[in-house]
Amino acid sequence: MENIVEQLNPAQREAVVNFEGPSLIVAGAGSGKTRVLTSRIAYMIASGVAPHNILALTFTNKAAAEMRQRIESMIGERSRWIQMGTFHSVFLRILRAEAGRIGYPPAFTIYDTTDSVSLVRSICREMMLGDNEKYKPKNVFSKISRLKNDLITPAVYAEDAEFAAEDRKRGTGQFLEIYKRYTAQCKANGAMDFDDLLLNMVVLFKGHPDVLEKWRERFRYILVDEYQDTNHVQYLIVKALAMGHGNICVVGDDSQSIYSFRGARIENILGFKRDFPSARIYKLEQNYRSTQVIVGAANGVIARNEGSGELKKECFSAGERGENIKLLRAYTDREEAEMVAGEIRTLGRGGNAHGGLAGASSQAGSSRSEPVPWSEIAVLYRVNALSRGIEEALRRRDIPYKIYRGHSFFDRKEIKDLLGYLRLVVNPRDDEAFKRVVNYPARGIGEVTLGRVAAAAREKDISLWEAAVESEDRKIGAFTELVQGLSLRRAEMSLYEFGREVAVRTGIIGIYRAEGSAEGASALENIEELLNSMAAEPDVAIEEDGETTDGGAAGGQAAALTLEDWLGNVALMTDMDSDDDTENRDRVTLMTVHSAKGLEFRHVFIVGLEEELFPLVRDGDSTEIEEERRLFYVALTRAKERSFVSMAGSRFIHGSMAFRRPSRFVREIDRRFLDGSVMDDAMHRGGGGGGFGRADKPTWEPRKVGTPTASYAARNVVPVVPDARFRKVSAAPSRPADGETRTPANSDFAPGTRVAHAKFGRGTVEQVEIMAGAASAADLKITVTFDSPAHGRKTLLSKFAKLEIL
DNA sequence: CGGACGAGGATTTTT
DNA sequence: TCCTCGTCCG
Repeated sequence: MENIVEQLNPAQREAVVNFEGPSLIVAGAGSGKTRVLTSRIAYMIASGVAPHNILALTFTNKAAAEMRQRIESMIGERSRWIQMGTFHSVFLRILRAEAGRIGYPPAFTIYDTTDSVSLVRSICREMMLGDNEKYKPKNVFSKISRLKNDLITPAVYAEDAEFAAEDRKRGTGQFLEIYKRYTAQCKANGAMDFDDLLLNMVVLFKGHPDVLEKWRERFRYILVDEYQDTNHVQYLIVKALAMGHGNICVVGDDSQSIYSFRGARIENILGFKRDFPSARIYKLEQNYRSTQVIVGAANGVIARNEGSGELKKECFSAGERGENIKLLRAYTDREEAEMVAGEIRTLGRGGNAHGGLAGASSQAGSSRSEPVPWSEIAVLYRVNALSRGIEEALRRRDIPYKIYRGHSFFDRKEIKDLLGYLRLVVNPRDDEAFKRVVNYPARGIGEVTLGRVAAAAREKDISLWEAAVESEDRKIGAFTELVQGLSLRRAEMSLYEFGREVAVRTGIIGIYRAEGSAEGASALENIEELLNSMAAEPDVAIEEDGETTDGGAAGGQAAALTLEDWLGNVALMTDMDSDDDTENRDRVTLMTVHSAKGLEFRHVFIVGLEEELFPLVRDGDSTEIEEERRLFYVALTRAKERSFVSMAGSRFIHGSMAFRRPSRFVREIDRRFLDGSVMDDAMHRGGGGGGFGRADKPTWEPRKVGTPTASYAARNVVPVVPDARFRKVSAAPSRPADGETRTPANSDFAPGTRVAHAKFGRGTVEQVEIMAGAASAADLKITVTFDSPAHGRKTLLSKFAKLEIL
């Protein structure tokens, strides 16, 4: 127990040891927040609290995994009984256990944003609102999402006359009806979207006090990370669970609240003391990460925000003074990128550190003449669009880099398609999954056929799947048989084998194998990665009781990961969770400031420090500016040794060149900490569109269309599985007699055949392929090189292009 | 199906 | 300017 606390400073120690009752830990950037959180949990357990009674909530899987690992290294195997994870994943477990109480099947599906938007789209179409731009599915859905996060259900919405008035004014009178249908459809499909995973917790607790009571008793100690990022529903759930025992510990930093756009409420952390008047507040003010310059500059900047009252803290650096922040001013965005790349080159110069050997020392405070590993350098920007210029400049100098973008691994088509089948197997009511895969791989089920199924479903008020099963259509029959066949085999094999079986038998793998392109290879690789995750160990079931089986390493481990659980995990996972394994290690990192939160680098470049870009605001709303300022604070405090800030006097924005004014944030950095000044430059004086320095001779050059971004070279791919299916098809193009094969002389097409086309004239057949998953041999893909150079080589489908054989 | 084409939009992102 | 999405067409 002593050893847990030993290494902590007094403030940290206080925050760790006093684990009874409500606590608010205000943790400045780099103040050892995770350490305190994990030590506190370890300390609790060492003091006799059962791991089983601890609930620890984070926002990202990454944070949860990191915490779990650190706790495990402190207390070992017992840590697995701690209920730890993201809000969504923990609540998912609870909702699975309680699904029946709120009218959901235990195997309910999770809709990601794409599913949700496409459901909204089909509802809009159904309501003949399809092409009305007041009802763009994306916007409608984001409104629905916002409402749910504020606990405004369709019923609540309907009661409020103001909402109706507002909608009428804006010409969105149908919104409520869409919202209603969306909610009803999700429920009918046995599906919850991301917001439902939170909202339904409130529904569950409100409607079933006994259930709430049960979980309250279970989670006698609750910890919440990044509390400043919680939204209203999350706040309510946490509060509901903590009421009574009051053992709630929230950790956060109001200065780093940067997610209001997705519903985060900084008031949650600011008002914690009001919610729990007996709360004790601990402030972690010593920064272990950065130099005095960086902490000092960041403090100065954030001080411009309206004070945060009780939570106000005074961060100080434990380290050396460090070098000043360097300001890089450029005339153009192109030049800015060059300057940044140049500085990076200088930092990382010196041959052998980057030769692929482990290389440069990474000890803090190492002599500055030593080359810095690329991985210790980051370029941060406010918007992703700024990455391009930086990328090009880095490429020109052969500096390796990697880019983080927001999109999810599970947004990839190949992944969604495979998941679609798996989802359908688990939950046949999932209409979105049905629609996604019913004709993929193509099996000739078109709009008409599908329309009939949909009509039947609507008429009898059953799911698409049920309607499909009843359908007489032969193609639909083939589809349902395929899925039923797969379902049957599910019990016979392990999850991993089953996944593979689905990938192969549906033909998805065949499609990508046949492609033979880099994209196809990467798709196969992604599929492989997905399948591999099916072999993982399951988490401890939420209802398992740690106390009864406690101690034995094998305790409660018999159960294998179920498909339902796996699908749940997968739906709640993102790209971020599965990166840095590869040899992509020693690279400069390019990312948005938002995604850099929580990370640290020795050297950080913050680019595009110009008004209307950073801060990026339309009007001058002070709450918005304050959030932007916090964002800048986050950016600055990522650096351990040195920060660089850069700006350009002119920049291409949406294709046209615009003059830029330096960001107010740069001026807010105390001059003592800044090398180079904004004020004394001609660049600043002119302002506006008028006189920008000597802008008569701009140094920018016309944009070249860059080579396609290829920061991640396609890796060599081992075929996922020898693909018998595709081979068979292509080797035996003649079709088994199924009564529908009266193709006009398909076999006449062969490489070398001379053909004529109505529009393109004459040509020679190069290649003939059967389309994967084709329902009939009529679907031939024919590549023809036309005699006329104007038309060149084209790929045609025999079904459509009326080719004449000469 | 998949390629071609035109319109419209273009923060920040997790789950 | 450039990328994404939806529609049209062979």
